[in-house]
Amino acid sequence: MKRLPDDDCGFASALNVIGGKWKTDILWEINVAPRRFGELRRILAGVSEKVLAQQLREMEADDLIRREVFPGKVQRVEYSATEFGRSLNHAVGVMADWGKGYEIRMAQKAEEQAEEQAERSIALSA
Amino acid sequence: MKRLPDDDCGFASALNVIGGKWKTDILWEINVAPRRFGELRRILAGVSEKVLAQQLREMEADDLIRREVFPGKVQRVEYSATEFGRSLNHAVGVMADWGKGYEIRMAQKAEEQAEEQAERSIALSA
DNA sequence: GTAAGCGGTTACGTTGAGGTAAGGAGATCA
DNA sequence: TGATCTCCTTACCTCAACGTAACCGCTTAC
Repeated sequence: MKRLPDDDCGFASALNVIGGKWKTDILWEINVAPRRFGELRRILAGVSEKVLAQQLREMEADDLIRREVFPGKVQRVEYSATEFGRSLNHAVGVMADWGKGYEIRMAQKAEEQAEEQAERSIALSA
Repeated sequence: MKRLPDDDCGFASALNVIGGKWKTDILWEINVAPRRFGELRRILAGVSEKVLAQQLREMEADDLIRREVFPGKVQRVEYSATEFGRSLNHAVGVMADWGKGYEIRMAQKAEEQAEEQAERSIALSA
């Protein structure tokens, strides 16, 4: 996601924070429960270690998530959502609901076009 | 904005629709009042004709805006927001509000860090 | 006749987010 | 001693969004 120049409306800022390809998924997963690095790798199938580490660090810098290193026999790092992160998750939810509506609308549109296509084929063959 | 694969949550779909660099601005302007192509060019200082035309066409295909050609002596094309477009504008507004909060928070954080820096300088020079 | 405004389109170059693959430090296991 | 697990880092590459600049048909104004 390109870091847009901050415009007057705040939306660009929000996109700068959450626009990364995996960030909404990361935030969602961490919001469900604190997650470890390797756990996230497994859950978010397809993300590379490089990008995961990178986006986690950016989200930490933006106060969306908290990184905690637990002392123990093996290295253990846990990421959890901050209150601020949860507040963003809510705003993302509103957009996601709209996205759902869009998907349904576009599916209907595609269906209608398929029907029209079918009708044209019948008219043509008659 | 890269067209992301549609995930389960709908957010990616929403981003695919509104993620273009100028689309929120376009939607906002058109929501205020119907606008002509040249008008948008002037209002959105910095957008190129190519990208403006491209994003307008994508937004039209997504039913966010309506393109109307008015017959007359000079060519006249008007873009206006659809009801669906207005509904997206609302969801964008929620994200924008969050973005505003983020900006304020980060400004405060930067201020605090500047203060700490100043204190360190004083301690060092003493 | 030519300049200028409208609403574009086209070819080409740039840039940066994300992907790939490899390495690496510290600890445990066999 | 080497293999394996964890949590990363680094160098390099790819690809699509965006920018630049030129051109287009149409019309009116000078």
